[in-house]
Amino acid sequence: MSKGLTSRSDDYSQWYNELVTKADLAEHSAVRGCMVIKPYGYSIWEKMQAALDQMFKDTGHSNAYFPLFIPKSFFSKEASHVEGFATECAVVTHYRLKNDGKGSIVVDENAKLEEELIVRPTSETIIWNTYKGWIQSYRDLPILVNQWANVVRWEMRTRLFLRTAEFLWQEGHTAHATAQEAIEETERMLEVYADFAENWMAMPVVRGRKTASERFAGALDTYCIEALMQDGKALQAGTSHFLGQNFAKAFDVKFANKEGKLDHVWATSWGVSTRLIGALIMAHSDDSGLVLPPKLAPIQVVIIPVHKTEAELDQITAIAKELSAQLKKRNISVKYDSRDTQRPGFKFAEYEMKGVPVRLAIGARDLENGTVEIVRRDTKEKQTINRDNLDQFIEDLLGDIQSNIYAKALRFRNQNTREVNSYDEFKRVLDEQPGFVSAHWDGTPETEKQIKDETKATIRCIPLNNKQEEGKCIITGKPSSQRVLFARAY
RNA sequence: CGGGGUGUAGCGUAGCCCGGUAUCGCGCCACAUUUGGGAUGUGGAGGUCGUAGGUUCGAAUCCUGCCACCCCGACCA
Repeated sequence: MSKGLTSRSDDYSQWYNELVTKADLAEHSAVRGCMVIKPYGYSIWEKMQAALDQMFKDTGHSNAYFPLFIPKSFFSKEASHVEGFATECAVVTHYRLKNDGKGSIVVDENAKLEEELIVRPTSETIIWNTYKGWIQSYRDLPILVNQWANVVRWEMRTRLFLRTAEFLWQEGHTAHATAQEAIEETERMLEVYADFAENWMAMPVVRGRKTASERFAGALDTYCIEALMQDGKALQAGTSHFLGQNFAKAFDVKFANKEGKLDHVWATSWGVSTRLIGALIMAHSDDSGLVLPPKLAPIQVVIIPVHKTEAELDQITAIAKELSAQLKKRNISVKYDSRDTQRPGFKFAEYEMKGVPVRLAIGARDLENGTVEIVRRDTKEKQTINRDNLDQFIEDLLGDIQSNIYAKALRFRNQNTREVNSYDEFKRVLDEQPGFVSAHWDGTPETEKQIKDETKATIRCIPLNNKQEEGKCIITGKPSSQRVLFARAY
């Protein structure tokens, strides 16, 4: 691992890129826009998956798996859906290679597929094609299914975790007998995402709805959680869609209700992706490296011995083992790093880079005094404390770090959310004090587009439970009943 | 996909304009001394110069195609 990290103030995006590789989370692969998620990065994803998966199950969902490939014709069945994804699909046209006789492998033109297969950019179509066979009666509803999968979107410009051509995600796809029930599901899953973002990732989010032009292709309504990154840009962290009967109509999925009448099924879909790891990085990390919330940290506590003699190391190891056992009983993950190939200072820097929340150092002094040196990653505050009841102390400290980084992120967001009342002020705030900008808007796509074209700011969402107040659109001066949240976004 | 830039050892780089088989630092290996914030010394290993062609007696260097990454733009549930 090389020294140092570009500071956030010098070059935020370089800081991000360096951090991802230096913290050993991921690296570029040989394939354009596709990344290798390294073991340390993947273990964060596994932690996220475990927590989310439990939340999905607690809300009644089951996991299933659908194919990677989707017949091309499926995409043309829902008009706005194809429009949204057509320009970024990977297409399989052949099923065989052959030797060209000159030492190269070429596509066998004789092995052309009758119908091309699309590598899924999202699975609504293949799933609704399948649901048609599962649903006849209201007794078959609701269907509450989630899938953990990879998807491919041929993005023109990619960034590790934030936007990659292939990414990992989960996509929930539910089917309901009534619009009301589907809307409730959409809102329930948005709340699951918000809960996860805030209580696991320690990242405050705004719950809201997208404007018509920002909606998912094929949705009647798109709900989202929006987070604010440290550079003042917004990041869409999760979406939950009310799909109405669009996909049921496109795939002819009808059910008989209690009165024996046929109706199309109501649908939702919702997803979060490995982009959350990008969000996690940008929400909390500093110029020394990653800062992880304890609940998602693969290693919560690292113990580093500082010794001069083998005898000292033996004593420290005995203490570390006992302490590790105590912590493991409390479900705290511990790593004892007794490598003698690296010196303590190197290890301190390394675990800071990797965001381990709590670091203990035990040395000769501590052997003599019955103490340890304990350092918390979020504030880097260092103290020497007695080893009595250390496991309880650490458990409390991890809880404190979790709430402290949330509070810090919340403070940052509050300080960087500004109400403005004129377009001049809007533009000035965007340039000088990036963050969320709350302003009145006349509700038209034309005004929204003008603002986007002129300032690169988009309407991130119309916050749920928004305060209703009389106001005037900052562009047209037309009346508006509520403010919406603008920002430049990832 | 358009404009600009970059690609030389695991990482960061010099050399390129003006052609003669590659510089330095970190890291790596061995040994010794070290170990409470990224150790020091001595010795050593490691390179199809992104890739495929072309020009040339000779290419990291000049020319062309391709690939990847970075920045700007367009695009982006």
